[in-house]
Amino acid sequence: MATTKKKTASKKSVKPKATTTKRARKPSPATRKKAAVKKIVPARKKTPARKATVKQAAKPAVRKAAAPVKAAAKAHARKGSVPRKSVAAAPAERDISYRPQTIEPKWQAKWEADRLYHAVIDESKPKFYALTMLPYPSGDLHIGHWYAMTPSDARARFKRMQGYNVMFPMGFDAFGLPAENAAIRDGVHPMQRTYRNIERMRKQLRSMGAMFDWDREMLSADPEYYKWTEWFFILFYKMGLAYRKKAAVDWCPKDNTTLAREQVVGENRLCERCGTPVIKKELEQWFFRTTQYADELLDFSQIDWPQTVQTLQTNWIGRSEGAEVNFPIANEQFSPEGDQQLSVTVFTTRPDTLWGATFMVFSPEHPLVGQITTDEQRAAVDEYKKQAARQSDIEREAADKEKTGVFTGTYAINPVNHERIPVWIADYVLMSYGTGAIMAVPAHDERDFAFARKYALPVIPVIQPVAPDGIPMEPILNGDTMEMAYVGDGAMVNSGPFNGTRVNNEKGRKNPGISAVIDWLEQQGIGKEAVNYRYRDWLISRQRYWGAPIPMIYCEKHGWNPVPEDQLPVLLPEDVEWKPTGESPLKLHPTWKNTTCPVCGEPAVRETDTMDTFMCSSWYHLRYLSPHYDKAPFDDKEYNYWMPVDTYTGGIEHATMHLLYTRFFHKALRDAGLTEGDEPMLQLRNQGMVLGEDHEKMSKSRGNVQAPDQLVKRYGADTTRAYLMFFARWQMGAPWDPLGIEGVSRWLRRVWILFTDPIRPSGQPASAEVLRSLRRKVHQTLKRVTNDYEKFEFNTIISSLMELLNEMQKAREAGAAGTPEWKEASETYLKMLAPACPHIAEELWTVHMGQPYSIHQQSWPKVDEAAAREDVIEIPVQVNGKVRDRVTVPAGASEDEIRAAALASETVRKHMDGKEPRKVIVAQGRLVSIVV
RNA sequence: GCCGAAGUGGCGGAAUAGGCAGACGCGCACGACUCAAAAUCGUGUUCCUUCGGGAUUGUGGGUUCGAUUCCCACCUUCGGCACCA
Repeated sequence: MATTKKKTASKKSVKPKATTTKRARKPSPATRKKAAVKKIVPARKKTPARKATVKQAAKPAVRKAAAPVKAAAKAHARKGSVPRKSVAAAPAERDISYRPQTIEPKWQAKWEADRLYHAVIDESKPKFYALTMLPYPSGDLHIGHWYAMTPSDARARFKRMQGYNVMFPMGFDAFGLPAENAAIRDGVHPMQRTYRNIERMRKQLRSMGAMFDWDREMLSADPEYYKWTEWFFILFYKMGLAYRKKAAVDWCPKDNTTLAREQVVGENRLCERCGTPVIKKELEQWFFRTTQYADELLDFSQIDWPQTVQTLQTNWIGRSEGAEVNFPIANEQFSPEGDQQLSVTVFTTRPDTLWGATFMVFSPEHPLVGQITTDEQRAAVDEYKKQAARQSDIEREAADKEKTGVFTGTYAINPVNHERIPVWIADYVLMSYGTGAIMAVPAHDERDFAFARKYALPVIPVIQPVAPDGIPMEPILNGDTMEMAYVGDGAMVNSGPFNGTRVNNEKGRKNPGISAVIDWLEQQGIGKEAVNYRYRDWLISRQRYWGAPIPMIYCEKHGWNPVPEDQLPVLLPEDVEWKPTGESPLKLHPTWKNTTCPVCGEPAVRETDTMDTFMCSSWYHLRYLSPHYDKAPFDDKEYNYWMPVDTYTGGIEHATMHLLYTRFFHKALRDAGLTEGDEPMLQLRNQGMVLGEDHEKMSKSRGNVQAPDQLVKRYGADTTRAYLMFFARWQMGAPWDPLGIEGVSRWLRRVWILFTDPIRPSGQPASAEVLRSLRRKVHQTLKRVTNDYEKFEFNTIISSLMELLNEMQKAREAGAAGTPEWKEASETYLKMLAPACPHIAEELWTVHMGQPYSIHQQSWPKVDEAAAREDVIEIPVQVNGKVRDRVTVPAGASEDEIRAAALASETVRKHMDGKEPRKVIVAQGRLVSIVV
């Protein structure tokens, strides 16, 4: 099926191209005749040149030839009369056709010259900070950027017309892996490439005609910016939020380098560069204590964020309540000298099942594994550790994966019943979750059960399902014969002092059974109540060049200390070797890392790792406030006016990473006294993804990328913007449809014609009914469009405007032109169009309607509810659930009147088959349902 | 595998709070205009039909007078899974 679609699409996509190569033709008298007949147009004023000029837009050669007379043509068009000159000049002179390629750059330049979109503090107006996620400077603006940004721009413009002082900034998230990879590939310095790409993308961004406030542009790779990123690192370090810890990275043993997840390819997990099997390597790295804010991050009560993002973040943080329990190691040879016995702590959400813990499982990376493994088992354990290091956490966690593991030779003591239980290692236990070791209760945990059965370990049921009266229910669980773990509720058995205690399905203290066990563990000194998070501390360190340096210095005597503030920023050296040599380019630099200890002044070395780019993007919204401010990361004056962000738009793919990091960042800064309030962004909305025509993610390698530049060239920015708003539900995204844009293009051409065709006296004046229904449609549309802008329903904004255009054309044919109602309709139409299609709206408003510049400074029209109201409504009538007829009643009809009208219907009676209605339901103003 | 989202004509999609399924647009067909084509305009367009009607919102159940909408199970696709940004 996909193949068929692909074929159809590629075949069809050739078609429109072919048309553009056709020659423009001379106007024919017949065109004029036809127009005159259809539209009651005086022949004199009709311009038969339209068909020729439309095509010229897509044909540079012709357009060029026509250029010298363009200005003259426009002047004529404005006067509304078209004098005849030579035949050759006719097409250009009579040119009233829609030419986005001419008007769009013109208005972009004027808006910029007037600094129309520069937002400054204005206490007399309510502020609105509209933010859209900043792009990574990959080199070309992608259709996905347009898809994310232009509807966000339209909404920012809408807010501005509503009277808000709107700031809508733009910048670049300029550090990152792609530039460094490219440098390794072709030797171009990442900085050079990045700045070149930014230059190019700025131009492309300008072609959108968005209200970006370029005076506020920020660039994360600029020292002016990353000085403060470094400053924040030091701040967090001083707050005790930054610490060093060993953590595993994916490592290519041949290239001697850390690999990103995307650089590890295939099921065999090979290095994308050299094909070597990737291993895990432990490195000492910097972390932020994001988990310190875990509970607060679970609170969304102050923000209007999509429920799905809240759920994703909640699950990502993965708070679970339970207990920590200490298991002593039984083999005395492993206990340290003195009276303290070696023990290991596990976290469990089911302390009530402790009596059923028949073995323990350690993560292969658990630091105690080396120490407790017996000599006989050492070879097997080491081999298993190697194999586990080859897998990703995702593979290891997969519940359907065949369980594997190795006995360490050692036993632990179950602290509640003093049984000796074997200690195993297995890859399904992750070092990054909990304490990296678990107690295994095979009778009541599916994974433990699978493991126990595979390795013939004992299974002891300790929870027995019982009826509400406490009588045990079938089956009576038997550890030898059970076929699966029992994870339901019941009563504790085989559990010493707790036999008979009921446990339900609640977790933590909410479960009386579990709560009682926790109390008992605490009394006995065996364990304590504990909360565990799936969420991990944020690993900041990257063994890369193209990132913000971590401003820390290591001294033999004084350990790690921050670079003194007056020495910031720690600049990235430009003369580095970034070929893969096995070391971070900064480490390899001959002099860069050498410095002096801020404490003793003796020689010391700099941290050569750089920061995760999420660090840069966690606070960029603050830098937009005052991008060149040099006394602090941002100017308080600006902060106090603009923050928090009112609307943040971007992709859902950022739900658990960027959007959590930035919330963490804000809360940490709040605790440092730098920011106010608990949240940085009040409202969040996510757009979907534009896929390729083949329904696959767009990528250069698949060759399914849609270049917005070409669309702008061919259709103009307004058409591209409107099409992106129209072609899919914004939150959802959709595969790209190259033909659909023709419909939007046609619509804007018809809009253009409606406003630029001279108004002609019609045969007869419009009836009162025509004018009333025009107003009704205008205000109904305004109501809907206003509502849709609020709610990010962009596709229906465009379709509503299309509908209104159709109505206006009919009204004009019925003689509405020249009336006050027509004027109101026209002005309202352009104002509603302005946020979506800013250029055409400005041109028609300023030039053709002669209204004051700029339409983007007009206020949003008000809905006249009375005008929008319908006089009569049509109500469907169902008989036994099927629509059989429709009755027309006055808009304010009572329930009784509607029921009477429905029962009076001939057709309805026929379908009632002579029977009496058993029930008649009248849904007010909507429907009548008759049951017989 | 886990977490999240989505499945509606040939296609993209519409359907304020459970109440007319298919707005708007693409495509297609026919017609007008044209020597012709393009453009433009007009008409039609979910499927089946014995022309009475019947079926239809991924599949199968359920709740309801009434389900695209709510509930349960399943299937498929997409996003994320901590070093892509």
